[in-house]
Amino acid sequence: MTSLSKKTQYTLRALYALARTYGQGPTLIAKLAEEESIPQPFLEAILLNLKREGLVESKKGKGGGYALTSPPGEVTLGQVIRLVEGPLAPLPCASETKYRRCEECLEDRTCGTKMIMRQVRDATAAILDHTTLAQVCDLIDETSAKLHANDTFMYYI
Amino acid sequence: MTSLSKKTQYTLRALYALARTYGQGPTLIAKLAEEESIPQPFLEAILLNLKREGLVESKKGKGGGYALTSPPGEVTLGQVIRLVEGPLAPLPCASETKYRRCEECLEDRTCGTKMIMRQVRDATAAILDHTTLAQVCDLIDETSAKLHANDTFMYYI
DNA sequence: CTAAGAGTCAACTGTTTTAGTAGGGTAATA
DNA sequence: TATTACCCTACTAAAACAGTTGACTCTTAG
Repeated sequence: MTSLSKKTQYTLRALYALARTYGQGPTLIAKLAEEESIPQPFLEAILLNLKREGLVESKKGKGGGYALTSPPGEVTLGQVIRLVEGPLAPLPCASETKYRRCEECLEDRTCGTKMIMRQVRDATAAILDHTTLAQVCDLIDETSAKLHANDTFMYYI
Repeated sequence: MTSLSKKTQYTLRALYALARTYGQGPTLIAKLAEEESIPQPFLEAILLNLKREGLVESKKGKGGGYALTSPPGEVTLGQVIRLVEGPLAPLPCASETKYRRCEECLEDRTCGTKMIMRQVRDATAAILDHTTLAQVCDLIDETSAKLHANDTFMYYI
Protein backbone atom coordinates (compact mmCIF):
# COMPACT_ATOMS: atom_id res chain seq x y z
CA MET A 1 0.00 0.00 0.00
CA THR A 2 2.99 2.33 -0.01
CA SER A 3 1.10 5.13 -1.61
CA LEU A 4 2.87 8.42 -0.97
CA SER A 5 4.88 9.20 -4.10
CA LYS A 6 8.19 11.07 -4.03
CA LYS A 7 6.35 13.95 -5.61
CA THR A 8 4.04 14.20 -2.61
CA GLN A 9 6.93 13.93 -0.18
CA TYR A 10 8.75 16.70 -2.03
CA THR A 11 5.58 18.78 -2.01
CA LEU A 12 5.14 18.41 1.72
CA ARG A 13 8.79 19.17 2.48
CA ALA A 14 8.61 22.31 0.35
CA LEU A 15 5.43 23.39 2.10
CA TYR A 16 6.90 22.84 5.58
CA ALA A 17 9.78 25.11 4.54
CA LEU A 18 7.40 27.78 3.22
CA ALA A 19 5.35 27.44 6.40
CA ARG A 20 8.40 28.31 8.50
CA THR A 21 9.04 31.52 6.59
CA TYR A 22 5.40 32.53 6.26
CA GLY A 23 5.02 36.31 6.45
CA GLN A 24 8.69 36.94 5.69
CA GLY A 25 8.41 37.38 1.94
CA PRO A 26 8.90 34.92 -0.90
CA THR A 27 11.46 32.11 -1.09
CA LEU A 28 13.44 31.29 -4.24
CA ILE A 29 12.79 27.99 -6.00
CA ALA A 30 16.54 27.50 -6.18
CA LYS A 31 16.94 27.97 -2.42
CA LEU A 32 14.07 25.60 -1.64
CA ALA A 33 15.47 22.98 -4.02
CA GLU A 34 18.92 23.27 -2.51
CA GLU A 35 17.85 23.17 1.14
CA GLU A 36 15.32 20.40 0.73
CA SER A 37 17.41 18.35 -1.74
CA ILE A 38 14.74 18.32 -4.43
CA PRO A 39 15.71 18.32 -8.16
CA GLN A 40 15.01 21.91 -9.13
CA PRO A 41 13.11 21.37 -12.41
CA PHE A 42 10.88 18.85 -10.65
CA LEU A 43 10.25 21.29 -7.82
CA GLU A 44 9.35 23.95 -10.37
CA ALA A 45 6.62 21.73 -11.78
CA ILE A 46 5.39 20.93 -8.28
CA LEU A 47 5.17 24.56 -7.18
CA LEU A 48 3.49 25.56 -10.41
CA ASN A 49 0.84 22.94 -9.77
CA LEU A 50 0.34 24.21 -6.21
CA LYS A 51 0.02 27.71 -7.59
CA ARG A 52 -2.69 26.70 -10.05
CA GLU A 53 -4.55 25.15 -7.14
CA GLY A 54 -4.24 28.37 -5.15
CA LEU A 55 -2.13 26.98 -2.33
CA VAL A 56 0.90 29.18 -3.01
CA GLU A 57 1.53 32.45 -4.80
CA SER A 58 4.54 33.54 -6.81
CA LYS A 59 6.37 36.72 -7.64
CA LYS A 60 8.61 37.15 -10.66
CA GLY A 61 11.77 39.19 -11.04
CA LYS A 62 14.29 40.29 -8.42
CA GLY A 63 13.11 39.60 -4.89
CA GLY A 64 10.66 37.09 -6.29
CA GLY A 65 9.90 33.52 -5.30
CA TYR A 66 7.12 31.50 -3.74
CA ALA A 67 5.06 31.93 -0.58
CA LEU A 68 2.06 30.25 1.04
CA THR A 69 -1.27 31.90 0.23
CA SER A 70 -2.80 31.12 3.64
CA PRO A 71 -1.34 30.87 7.15
CA PRO A 72 0.25 27.46 7.83
CA GLY A 73 -2.37 26.80 10.49
CA GLU A 74 -5.06 26.81 7.83
CA VAL A 75 -3.55 24.34 5.39
CA THR A 76 -4.18 20.65 6.12
CA LEU A 77 -2.21 17.66 4.90
CA GLY A 78 -5.49 16.27 3.60
CA GLN A 79 -5.84 19.22 1.21
CA VAL A 80 -2.28 18.89 -0.02
CA ILE A 81 -2.32 15.13 -0.49
CA ARG A 82 -5.64 15.27 -2.34
CA LEU A 83 -4.18 17.85 -4.72
CA VAL A 84 -1.14 15.76 -5.55
CA GLU A 85 -2.30 12.15 -5.16
CA GLY A 86 -6.03 12.38 -5.63
CA PRO A 87 -8.63 10.96 -3.19
CA LEU A 88 -7.52 9.61 0.19
CA ALA A 89 -9.64 6.46 -0.16
CA PRO A 90 -7.89 3.21 -1.12
CA LEU A 91 -10.57 2.71 -3.81
CA PRO A 92 -12.35 5.33 -5.95
CA CYS A 93 -15.71 3.89 -4.91
CA ALA A 94 -14.85 4.51 -1.24
CA SER A 95 -14.06 8.19 -1.75
CA GLU A 96 -16.15 10.88 -0.08
CA THR A 97 -14.87 13.82 -2.10
CA LYS A 98 -14.40 12.15 -5.51
CA TYR A 99 -16.66 9.10 -5.59
CA ARG A 100 -16.34 7.09 -8.77
CA ARG A 101 -18.19 3.84 -9.29
CA CYS A 102 -15.83 0.90 -9.12
CA GLU A 103 -15.54 -1.20 -12.30
CA GLU A 104 -14.64 -4.13 -10.12
CA CYS A 105 -17.70 -4.57 -7.93
CA LEU A 106 -20.67 -5.59 -10.05
CA GLU A 107 -23.06 -4.86 -7.19
CA ASP A 108 -21.72 -1.58 -5.85
CA ARG A 109 -24.05 -1.45 -2.86
CA THR A 110 -22.99 -4.82 -1.47
CA CYS A 111 -19.25 -4.76 -2.13
CA GLY A 112 -17.58 -5.91 1.08
CA THR A 113 -14.16 -4.58 0.23
CA LYS A 114 -15.66 -1.19 -0.47
CA MET A 115 -17.42 -1.05 2.91
CA ILE A 116 -14.19 -1.75 4.79
CA MET A 117 -12.17 0.63 2.63
CA ARG A 118 -14.71 3.30 3.43
CA GLN A 119 -13.84 2.83 7.11
CA VAL A 120 -10.15 3.12 6.26
CA ARG A 121 -10.78 6.28 4.29
CA ASP A 122 -12.73 7.82 7.16
CA ALA A 123 -9.97 7.05 9.65
CA THR A 124 -7.32 8.44 7.31
CA ALA A 125 -9.29 11.59 6.57
CA ALA A 126 -9.93 12.14 10.28
CA ILE A 127 -6.17 12.40 10.77
CA LEU A 128 -5.06 14.20 7.62
CA ASP A 129 -7.90 16.74 7.53
CA HIS A 130 -7.15 17.79 11.09
CA THR A 131 -3.40 18.09 10.79
CA THR A 132 -2.08 21.43 9.53
CA LEU A 133 1.34 22.44 8.20
CA ALA A 134 1.80 24.47 11.38
CA GLN A 135 1.14 21.44 13.56
CA VAL A 136 3.64 19.34 11.65
CA CYS A 137 6.31 22.04 11.99
CA ASP A 138 5.65 22.20 15.74
CA LEU A 139 5.83 18.42 15.98
CA ILE A 140 9.19 18.45 14.21
CA ASP A 141 10.51 21.17 16.53
CA GLU A 142 9.37 19.35 19.65
CA THR A 143 10.92 16.11 18.50
CA SER A 144 14.20 17.82 17.63
CA ALA A 145 14.24 19.52 21.01
CA LYS A 146 13.69 16.24 22.85
CA LEU A 147 16.35 14.48 20.80
CA HIS A 148 18.81 17.23 21.50
CA ALA A 149 18.01 17.18 25.20
CA ASN A 150 18.66 13.44 25.22
CA ASP A 151 21.92 13.82 23.31
CA THR A 152 23.11 16.45 25.76
CA PHE A 153 22.06 14.29 28.68
CA MET A 154 24.02 11.36 27.30
CA TYR A 155 27.27 13.25 27.59
CA TYR A 156 26.80 13.56 31.34
CA ILE A 157 26.41 9.85 32.00
CA MET B 1 -3.72 7.53 -2.76
CA THR B 2 -5.85 4.94 -4.55
CA SER B 3 -3.70 2.09 -3.47
CA LEU B 4 -5.66 -1.16 -3.73
CA SER B 5 -4.63 -2.79 -7.00
CA LYS B 6 -6.97 -4.94 -9.08
CA LYS B 7 -4.88 -7.88 -8.03
CA THR B 8 -5.72 -7.25 -4.39
CA GLN B 9 -9.39 -6.76 -5.18
CA TYR B 10 -9.43 -10.04 -7.09
CA THR B 11 -7.64 -11.73 -4.22
CA LEU B 12 -10.17 -10.51 -1.69
CA ARG B 13 -13.15 -11.48 -3.87
CA ALA B 14 -11.73 -14.96 -4.34
CA LEU B 15 -11.15 -15.32 -0.60
CA TYR B 16 -14.69 -14.19 0.26
CA ALA B 17 -15.95 -16.90 -2.10
CA LEU B 18 -13.71 -19.53 -0.50
CA ALA B 19 -14.80 -18.32 2.94
CA ARG B 20 -18.43 -19.03 2.05
CA THR B 21 -17.69 -22.63 1.09
CA TYR B 22 -15.23 -23.29 3.90
CA GLY B 23 -15.53 -26.88 5.10
CA GLN B 24 -17.35 -28.03 1.96
CA GLY B 25 -14.34 -29.24 -0.01
CA PRO B 26 -12.21 -27.53 -2.63
CA THR B 27 -13.40 -25.08 -5.30
CA LEU B 28 -12.15 -25.16 -8.91
CA ILE B 29 -10.06 -22.27 -10.18
CA ALA B 30 -12.25 -22.23 -13.27
CA LYS B 31 -15.42 -21.92 -11.19
CA LEU B 32 -13.97 -19.15 -9.02
CA ALA B 33 -12.77 -17.27 -12.10
CA GLU B 34 -16.15 -17.57 -13.77
CA GLU B 35 -18.26 -16.60 -10.77
CA GLU B 36 -16.07 -13.72 -9.66
CA SER B 37 -15.29 -12.48 -13.20
CA ILE B 38 -11.53 -12.76 -12.81
CA PRO B 39 -9.28 -13.65 -15.79
CA GLN B 40 -8.47 -17.30 -15.07
CA PRO B 41 -4.70 -17.29 -15.72
CA PHE B 42 -4.38 -14.24 -13.49
CA LEU B 43 -6.40 -15.91 -10.76
CA GLU B 44 -4.15 -18.97 -11.00
CA ALA B 45 -1.12 -16.82 -10.27
CA ILE B 46 -2.94 -15.16 -7.38
CA LEU B 47 -4.00 -18.43 -5.77
CA LEU B 48 -0.55 -19.91 -6.23
CA ASN B 49 0.90 -16.97 -4.39
CA LEU B 50 -1.63 -17.36 -1.57
CA LYS B 51 -0.74 -21.02 -1.38
CA ARG B 52 2.96 -20.29 -1.03
CA GLU B 53 2.08 -17.96 1.83
CA GLY B 54 0.03 -20.70 3.47
CA LEU B 55 -3.33 -18.96 3.26
CA VAL B 56 -4.96 -21.56 1.01
CA GLU B 57 -4.32 -25.20 0.15
CA SER B 58 -4.81 -27.00 -3.15
CA LYS B 59 -5.65 -30.47 -4.38
CA LYS B 60 -4.74 -31.74 -7.83
CA GLY B 61 -6.60 -34.10 -10.11
CA LYS B 62 -10.31 -34.85 -10.31
CA GLY B 63 -12.26 -33.39 -7.40
CA GLY B 64 -9.39 -30.97 -6.83
CA GLY B 65 -9.34 -27.21 -6.37
CA TYR B 66 -8.58 -24.63 -3.71
CA ALA B 67 -9.73 -24.17 -0.12
CA LEU B 68 -8.89 -21.88 2.79
CA THR B 69 -6.32 -23.30 5.21
CA SER B 70 -7.88 -21.66 8.28
CA PRO B 71 -11.48 -20.80 9.26
CA PRO B 72 -12.66 -17.52 7.70
CA GLY B 73 -12.95 -16.02 11.18
CA GLU B 74 -9.20 -16.33 11.63
CA VAL B 75 -8.04 -14.59 8.46
CA THR B 76 -7.83 -10.80 8.59
CA LEU B 77 -7.83 -8.35 5.70
CA GLY B 78 -4.61 -6.95 7.12
CA GLN B 79 -2.87 -10.29 6.57
CA VAL B 80 -4.16 -10.60 3.02
CA ILE B 81 -3.38 -7.05 1.97
CA ARG B 82 0.13 -7.24 3.41
CA LEU B 83 0.74 -10.41 1.40
CA VAL B 84 -0.35 -8.86 -1.87
CA GLU B 85 0.46 -5.15 -1.53
CA GLY B 86 3.17 -5.10 1.09
CA PRO B 87 3.11 -2.94 4.25
CA LEU B 88 -0.05 -1.00 5.16
CA ALA B 89 1.88 2.21 5.89
CA PRO B 90 1.86 4.97 3.26
CA LEU B 91 5.66 5.15 3.59
CA PRO B 92 8.15 2.33 4.20
CA CYS B 93 9.65 4.28 7.10
CA ALA B 94 6.23 4.38 8.79
CA SER B 95 5.75 0.63 8.67
CA GLU B 96 5.54 -1.42 11.86
CA THR B 97 5.96 -4.84 10.28
CA LYS B 98 8.46 -3.99 7.49
CA TYR B 99 10.25 -0.83 8.51
CA ARG B 100 12.67 0.42 5.90
CA ARG B 101 14.59 3.65 6.30
CA CYS B 102 13.27 6.32 3.98
CA GLU B 103 15.71 7.64 1.37
CA GLU B 104 13.77 10.85 1.37
CA CYS B 105 14.08 12.08 4.94
CA LEU B 106 17.70 12.93 5.70
CA GLU B 107 16.96 13.04 9.42
CA ASP B 108 14.74 10.01 9.92
CA ARG B 109 13.94 10.76 13.56
CA THR B 110 12.56 14.22 12.89
CA CYS B 111 10.67 13.64 9.63
CA GLY B 112 7.28 15.28 10.07
CA THR B 113 5.60 13.44 7.21
CA LYS B 114 6.74 10.16 8.67
CA MET B 115 5.27 10.93 12.09
CA ILE B 116 1.85 11.70 10.62
CA MET B 117 1.96 8.71 8.27
CA ARG B 118 2.70 6.55 11.26
CA GLN B 119 -0.62 7.70 12.74
CA VAL B 120 -2.35 6.87 9.47
CA ARG B 121 -0.78 3.44 9.43
CA ASP B 122 -1.89 2.75 12.99
CA ALA B 123 -5.46 3.76 12.24
CA THR B 124 -5.51 1.63 9.08
CA ALA B 125 -4.01 -1.38 10.82
CA ALA B 126 -6.49 -1.06 13.68
CA ILE B 127 -9.28 -1.58 11.17
CA LEU B 128 -7.76 -4.12 8.78
CA ASP B 129 -6.15 -6.31 11.44
CA HIS B 130 -9.45 -6.66 13.26
CA THR B 131 -11.64 -7.39 10.28
CA THR B 132 -11.85 -11.04 9.21
CA LEU B 133 -13.11 -12.65 6.02
CA ALA B 134 -16.06 -14.02 8.02
CA GLN B 135 -16.99 -10.52 9.20
CA VAL B 136 -16.90 -9.15 5.68
CA CYS B 137 -19.13 -11.96 4.42
CA ASP B 138 -21.59 -11.25 7.25
CA LEU B 139 -21.50 -7.54 6.45
CA ILE B 140 -22.29 -8.29 2.81
CA ASP B 141 -25.19 -10.58 3.78
CA GLU B 142 -26.65 -8.03 6.18
CA THR B 143 -26.43 -5.27 3.61
CA SER B 144 -28.04 -7.44 0.95
CA ALA B 145 -30.83 -8.39 3.33
CA LYS B 146 -31.52 -4.75 4.18
CA LEU B 147 -31.49 -3.75 0.52
CA HIS B 148 -33.90 -6.54 -0.34
CA ALA B 149 -36.17 -5.61 2.54
CA ASN B 150 -36.25 -2.04 1.30
CA ASP B 151 -36.96 -3.13 -2.26
CA THR B 152 -39.84 -5.28 -1.07
CA PHE B 153 -41.12 -2.49 1.12
CA MET B 154 -41.11 -0.12 -1.84
CA TYR B 155 -43.65 -2.22 -3.66
CA TYR B 156 -46.16 -1.72 -0.84
CA ILE B 157 -46.04 2.06 -0.85
C1' DC C 1 14.38 51.14 -21.87
C1' DT C 2 17.01 47.31 -21.34
C1' DA C 3 19.50 43.75 -18.93
C1' DA C 4 19.37 40.51 -15.42
C1' DG C 5 16.64 38.03 -12.24
C1' DA C 6 13.14 34.66 -11.59
C1' DG C 7 9.09 32.09 -12.56
C1' DT C 8 6.32 29.54 -16.78
C1' DC C 9 5.46 25.90 -19.83
C1' DA C 10 5.22 22.07 -23.32
C1' DA C 11 7.32 18.17 -24.71
C1' DC C 12 10.21 14.43 -24.28
C1' DT C 13 12.56 10.27 -21.97
C1' DG C 14 13.98 6.31 -19.13
C1' DT C 15 12.34 3.18 -15.56
C1' DT C 16 9.10 0.66 -12.85
C1' DT C 17 4.65 -1.24 -11.87
C1' DT C 18 0.38 -3.14 -13.32
C1' DA C 19 -2.37 -6.30 -15.52
C1' DG C 20 -2.39 -9.32 -17.88
C1' DT C 21 -1.27 -13.64 -21.90
C1' DA C 22 0.95 -17.87 -23.82
C1' DG C 23 2.21 -22.23 -23.53
C1' DG C 24 3.94 -26.09 -21.77
C1' DG C 25 4.93 -29.09 -17.26
C1' DT C 26 3.58 -32.01 -13.33
C1' DA C 27 0.83 -34.48 -9.96
C1' DA C 28 -3.34 -37.14 -8.56
C1' DT C 29 -7.10 -40.02 -9.29
C1' DA C 30 -10.58 -43.00 -11.59
C1' DT D 1 -2.99 -44.65 -18.49
C1' DA D 2 -5.97 -41.01 -19.71
C1' DT D 3 -7.97 -37.23 -17.88
C1' DT D 4 -8.53 -33.68 -14.70
C1' DA D 5 -6.64 -29.88 -12.64
C1' DC D 6 -3.06 -27.34 -10.51
C1' DC D 7 2.11 -25.49 -11.37
C1' DC D 8 5.49 -22.55 -13.44
C1' DT D 9 8.32 -19.53 -16.52
C1' DA D 10 8.58 -16.14 -19.68
C1' DC D 11 6.81 -12.61 -22.31
C1' DT D 12 4.24 -8.07 -23.31
C1' DA D 13 1.27 -3.79 -23.71
C1' DA D 14 -0.02 0.07 -21.30
C1' DA D 15 0.11 3.20 -17.71
C1' DA D 16 2.31 5.77 -13.92
C1' DC D 17 6.40 7.74 -11.91
C1' DA D 18 10.38 10.55 -11.78
C1' DG D 19 12.44 13.27 -13.77
C1' DT D 20 15.08 16.42 -17.97
C1' DT D 21 15.37 19.82 -21.81
C1' DG D 22 15.08 23.99 -23.69
C1' DA D 23 12.80 27.83 -25.02
C1' DC D 24 9.71 31.70 -23.15
C1' DT D 25 7.76 35.59 -20.49
C1' DC D 26 7.17 38.73 -16.94
C1' DT D 27 9.25 42.04 -13.31
C1' DT D 28 12.21 45.27 -11.42
C1' DA D 29 16.56 47.87 -10.85
C1' DG D 30 19.59 50.81 -12.96
